[in-house]
Amino acid sequence: MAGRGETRERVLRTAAELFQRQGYHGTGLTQVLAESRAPKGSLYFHFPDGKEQLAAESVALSGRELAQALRAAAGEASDGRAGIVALGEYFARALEESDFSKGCPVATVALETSAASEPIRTACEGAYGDWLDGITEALRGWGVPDSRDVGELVLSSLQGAVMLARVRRDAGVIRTVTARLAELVPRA
Amino acid sequence: MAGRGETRERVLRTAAELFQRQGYHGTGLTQVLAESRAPKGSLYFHFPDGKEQLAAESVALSGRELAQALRAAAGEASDGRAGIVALGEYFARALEESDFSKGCPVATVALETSAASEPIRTACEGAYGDWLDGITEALRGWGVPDSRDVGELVLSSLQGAVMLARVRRDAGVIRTVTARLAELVPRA
DNA sequence: AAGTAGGTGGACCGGTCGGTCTAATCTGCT
DNA sequence: AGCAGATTAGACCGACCGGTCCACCTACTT
Repeated sequence: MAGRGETRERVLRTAAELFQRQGYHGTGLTQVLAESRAPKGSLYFHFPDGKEQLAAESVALSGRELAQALRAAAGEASDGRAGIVALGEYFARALEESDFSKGCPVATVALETSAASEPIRTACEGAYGDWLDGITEALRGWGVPDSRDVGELVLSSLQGAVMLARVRRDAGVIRTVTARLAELVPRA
Repeated sequence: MAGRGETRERVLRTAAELFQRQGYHGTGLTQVLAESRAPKGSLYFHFPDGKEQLAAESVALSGRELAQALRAAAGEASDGRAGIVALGEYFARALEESDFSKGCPVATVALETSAASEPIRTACEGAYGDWLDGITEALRGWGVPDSRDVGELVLSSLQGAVMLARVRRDAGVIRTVTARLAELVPRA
């Protein structure tokens, strides 16, 4: 038998990646199970509420991990301008390296389900809240006034640009947008 | 028999609305047919390539109509600041009036399918292209330099903000974001 | 060694999916 | 009137959907 909770973790990570690439309704449980080499019984043992719970936890997991990556990217930057560009570069690279299939790990599921499933909607809202907190914090550190409002602008622009980039199969928008955004922030 | 092409039109409009609310995979043909009171035979007569064609045409239709609405909203504005705010207000109201179920008519389908269906992806890209052209044109009219790049920023921010608003069930972000965006534009 | 949770393997279920097909029906033309 | 093409009507198809169920195996307890 595999280690404690090992199967649960494997299923969850597989699900998170598939949801990110194909969305909620586009991802079948059969596919999740096949790719994580787990039987159906295990799924419903670890996630009694089925697909909905799996999606909510996937979104929460992706949200936590991305928030961490964002904080790291922002932390390394010498000033605000470099920081914002680094944020964009993170998404741009992820997109390019995955042949434009790995965009925002939350957006697709969020749009599909936020009107239909309250648990998933709440998980998505939480993820975005974490990111906004991280960005706001970084902006404040860089001396940006009204950092919360500017944070909303940065988060929105980034989300929109990542979506546009996926549709166009060209990450150029992300770089254009972050370059413009960077001008809102004082130099070091 | 109904007028020429009347059934086709009815099916297409119903599909466009359902795709906007529920996404591609979340919308069944059965539902489209039931709500547009059309039999399956008609669907495959008017749309021989099935669901994929229906989605591509729905996106194109929504794109055309929204581009028109955007141009109208921008045209009425006295200056750039008012224009950008009006753009945001258009989406904010649509969201609020539909209990946050009618967001961007393209985004959900775009994210779900752009990696899997080239015809749909192309249709989405076209819709976004039209909007960008409209916004860029308006910005140029308002005397904004580098209007194309700023247009990309405006489009991205708006898209991201509309998505966030749906998830939060609160259109506040849209207004916050457009207020910030408006500052990028010279006063009348 | 026997008992018992914790976890796995997978057959099975009703329902719905997108799609096909053929018969019936309408409309305009001659 | 009667033909021809356009359109509708919906039964039907195999595949797959998410979900349930239970027999089974394994590791730890006593």
